[in-house]
Amino acid sequence: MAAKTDDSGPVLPAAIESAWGLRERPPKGPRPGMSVPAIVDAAVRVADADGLAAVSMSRVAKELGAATMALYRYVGSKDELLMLMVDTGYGPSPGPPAPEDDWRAGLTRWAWAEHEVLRQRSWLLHVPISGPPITPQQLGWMEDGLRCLDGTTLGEGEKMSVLLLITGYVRNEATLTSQIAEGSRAAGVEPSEMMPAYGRLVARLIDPARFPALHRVLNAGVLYQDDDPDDEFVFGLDRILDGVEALIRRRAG
Amino acid sequence: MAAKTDDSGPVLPAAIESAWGLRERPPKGPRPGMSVPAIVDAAVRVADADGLAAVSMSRVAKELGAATMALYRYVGSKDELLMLMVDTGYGPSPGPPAPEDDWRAGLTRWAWAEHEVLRQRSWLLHVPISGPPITPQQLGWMEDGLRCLDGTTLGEGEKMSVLLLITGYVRNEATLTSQIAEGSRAAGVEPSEMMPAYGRLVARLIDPARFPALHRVLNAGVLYQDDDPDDEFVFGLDRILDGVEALIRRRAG
DNA sequence: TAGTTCTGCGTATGGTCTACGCATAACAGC
DNA sequence: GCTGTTATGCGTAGACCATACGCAGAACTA
Repeated sequence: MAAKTDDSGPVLPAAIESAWGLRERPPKGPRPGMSVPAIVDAAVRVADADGLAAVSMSRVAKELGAATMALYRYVGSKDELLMLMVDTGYGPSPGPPAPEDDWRAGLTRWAWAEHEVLRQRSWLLHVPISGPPITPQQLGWMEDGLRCLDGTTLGEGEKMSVLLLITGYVRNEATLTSQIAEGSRAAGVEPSEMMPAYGRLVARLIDPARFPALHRVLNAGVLYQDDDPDDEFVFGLDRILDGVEALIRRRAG
Repeated sequence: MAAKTDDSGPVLPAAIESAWGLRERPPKGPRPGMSVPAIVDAAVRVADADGLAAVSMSRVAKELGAATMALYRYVGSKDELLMLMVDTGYGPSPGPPAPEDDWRAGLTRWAWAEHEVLRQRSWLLHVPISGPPITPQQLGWMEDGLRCLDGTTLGEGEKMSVLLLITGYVRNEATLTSQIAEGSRAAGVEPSEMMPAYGRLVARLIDPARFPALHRVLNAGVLYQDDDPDDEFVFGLDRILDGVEALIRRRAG
């Protein structure tokens, strides 16, 4: 119906376009000595080893034996590099759900896959995400999530909302867990001692008259025990999936 | 039972201790020309006006007509200042739930209160939170949330998990919303045009054979319409609360 | 009045990202 | 083969940033 208006969209950063396989190299000029994937891999290596804070342009360049400014021939800015790091950091999506899985089993597997990635690469949580997903792998994750809901009665918009809900939960849970780990490393405390220490600290600070409910939680010893983070994770995930199940039943019934 | 081991906890930053009203000023030396609250207020003012990225020690000092290094007599580091900014940025908690509210109404109000704060001060989302809450106001929010669940059959640990679940959801939703707003400002696009532009972009990038489910979502026009962010918010919140309700019924029955 | 202790803050160090420009390498066309 | 064009590699330099350190002087105690 409409005329071609394909250039109307927001301008995609150059490196992202080449991640989608668009944009070929012009035949002139000296052959490039590096490649965008090599740079991104090096940056991911640095982040894996020393955290996201260690990822500076000069550090990445050193990793490659190149000069700092050489990188700017390949990526437009550090933010662009970060975007690409997220793409390869997540890696390929877990794949579509198994045929015998219902939506709940599929989404559970989907959530665990992201959980696992974030457990292993907690620096992904520190990357300031600056917009909706546009890189190939990220949309791949989305696709796989959507397929889990294929057989359900939900509307397309509702499917999207459910995925947003779950991925947000996974990220949030991973953030809390990694904060405890990082905090314990910074304070030189055993990770298993972190929550108990926090409980004692809060107990020292609060006035039971002003914070009765919190005081009750402390008395129950909730904060003192170092419970399995995985239990915490499945608790929240099951709550959310229960909520989704209620919606699906309502739509179906 | 146990002997006094109150010094065993992790060392609290000096400025946080004085936020709790501990630690009094030594009587010697010249009278301080500033105060921690004044510094934090100035920093919050800068963040409100120009975003968190604009908050540098020199900028805050300029705001106060003071020298940069003068601030370090009051806060130990920039991270400490950020921690205090979060405390006053959130402001006082919404207060305990009204007596006539059931848990669901109470938590809904609680979630909306945080939602509102984050809508108004989106820079709070950019502060790298570095541990569990320890400032007075933050524990105040926690207290109010816990009180909403007072009459329920949930265990103390479960109450805590539910609050974590909700606050995580609120933060996540606010993050997405503010990203759209910031992205549209950066790209010079009308905020209402942001999602449609994103939809067109994704449509241009993906191969329908490789991304069938995503393609179906696009065809349904889900991404093109600029729907009310509040609708999206209540959708997810209702899903979560449905899940909590299912748990409460199970515990009760 | 002397001593102590704390404040304000100037200076300096080492880190960040990146704009700009130059020398050079590789190709296209004649 | 020569020349013009275009891309690359990268050195220099600028504009920021947090903050360690040390000194002058103010305000209190004795």
